[in-house]
Amino acid sequence: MQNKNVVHVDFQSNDCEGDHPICKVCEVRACGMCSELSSENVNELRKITRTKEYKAGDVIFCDEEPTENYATIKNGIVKLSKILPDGRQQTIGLGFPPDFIGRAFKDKNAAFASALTDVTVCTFPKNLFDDYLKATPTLEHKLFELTLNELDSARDWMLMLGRMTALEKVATLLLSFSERMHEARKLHGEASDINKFELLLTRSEVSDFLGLTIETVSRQFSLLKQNGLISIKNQRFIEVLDREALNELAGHESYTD
Amino acid sequence: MQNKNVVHVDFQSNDCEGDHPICKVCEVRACGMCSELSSENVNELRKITRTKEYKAGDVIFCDEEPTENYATIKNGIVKLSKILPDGRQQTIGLGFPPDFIGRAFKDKNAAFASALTDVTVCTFPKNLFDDYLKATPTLEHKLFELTLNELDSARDWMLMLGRMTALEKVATLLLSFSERMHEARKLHGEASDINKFELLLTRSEVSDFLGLTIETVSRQFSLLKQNGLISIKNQRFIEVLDREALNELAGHESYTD
DNA sequence: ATTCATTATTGACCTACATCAATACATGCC
DNA sequence: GGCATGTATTGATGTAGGTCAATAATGAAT
Repeated sequence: MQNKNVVHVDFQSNDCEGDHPICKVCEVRACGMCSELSSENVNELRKITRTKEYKAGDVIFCDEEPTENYATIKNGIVKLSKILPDGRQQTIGLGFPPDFIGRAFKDKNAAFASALTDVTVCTFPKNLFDDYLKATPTLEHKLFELTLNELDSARDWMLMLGRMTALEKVATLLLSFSERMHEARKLHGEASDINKFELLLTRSEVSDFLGLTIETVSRQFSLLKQNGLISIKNQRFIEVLDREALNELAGHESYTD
Repeated sequence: MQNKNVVHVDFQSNDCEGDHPICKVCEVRACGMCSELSSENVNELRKITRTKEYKAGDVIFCDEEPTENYATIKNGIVKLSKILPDGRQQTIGLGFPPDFIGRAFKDKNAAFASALTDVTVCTFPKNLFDDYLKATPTLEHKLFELTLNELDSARDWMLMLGRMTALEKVATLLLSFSERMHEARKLHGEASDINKFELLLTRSEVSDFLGLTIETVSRQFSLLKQNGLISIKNQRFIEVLDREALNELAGHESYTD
């Protein structure tokens, strides 16, 4: 609980001109946990940072194992999941840039993390980062806000898992995923149509997310196609044709009544 | 994002002798969000605090409405839930002393909160508390840790909601509830047997938590009784007769193999 | 004790989703 | 191209849990 005597620099704008070369070109410098840090703080943090890359499918860390590193996602998508002793699996969240992954202030990981696509992350050794975090209120505040967002979304998924039908679940996932993909592309300065995206999850991964089987997921996709709400090319490239109808399925009140 | 010029007092032990009379006798002074605060800080915070009482069943705040107050639970149990437009309901968490309720740094509530039992809370006006929080890193750190625990438990419930059978869900709830009741009684200095507790939730409230119907919940209770894992008096007073077996049902590996 | 209101249990039946199995599609390799 | 491998779709059937309905506890009011 003791504070270290670290000087905290207040600042108005986030001028990144003085950043370490790697941070200067970082995609998530302006929106992730570093966004509230001055160049001075970023460079201090940079001393304990290592950039790591993972191939799609790679395990990033395992549930219940000692926490070695935290990470922020620079690029790609990370899947977080939990698993029952008999193998039943539940995805508990997806990490997009600039999300933070890892359980702060705890010696064991709280989930299984794997790379859904090729992934680039900035990693921080747990002990050093915990200390730096406690000593740097602006950073801790930012991370707190990111965590609050994750809690909100975990609770939204609880409502979905507990009370929605298979069709509603699939509609909810498609909308959520399309939004996050849209955000991710904008972050990279790419042109983006929110209604067109590549579903990077296999049917099996979708079913692990929604608490369903692959067959049920597949049937709901077919239903949505038949009713003209979506179209699918090559099983992964999705276009939302009627977002309003999908929204209503997902449990949002219609705006037209 | 601007910091206020507030002096932060570092301290070694939490001597509460200088506390405001109300805080001095507060049940959660030593374990809740105030636990890391000096008397000086507590008294400063006390200036914006109001104690409020709710009767069982009372609404504390509604989802999606503007956040007026945050609160810490001093006594009693709070139910947090979400509701779909058509009325389907999902409980997303239970708040026991010394939990914090309310969504920090956001202008709308993220859930519906109601009193499960008679409840006593300390409330804080949102705007003043947000400022005080940002200006007081020890407090923000503590609240961050409480939030991380809530995120962990939300994710555990996701696994339960998505992948467990009705029987496993009921076993999981009973174990979790018995532990939290045990903690709550110890907090009040009462003698406590972890295996005996009053289930303060109706069957309907249990079903809203587990994503089931009341009939299914009732059938699982009957099953557990028939198999000698629990006994129930007056529908609410539960005794766990075989905790090991219940644990195994809840998906924890047996320790005896 | 009797009544009433609320909540819980139990049974009979139904349905949404799971399971099992066959077929179709995609993608990569030779 | 043809073949192999993984993934997705579709169909037939099974079942866990939902729905509907009757009955039984419980507790409060008189």
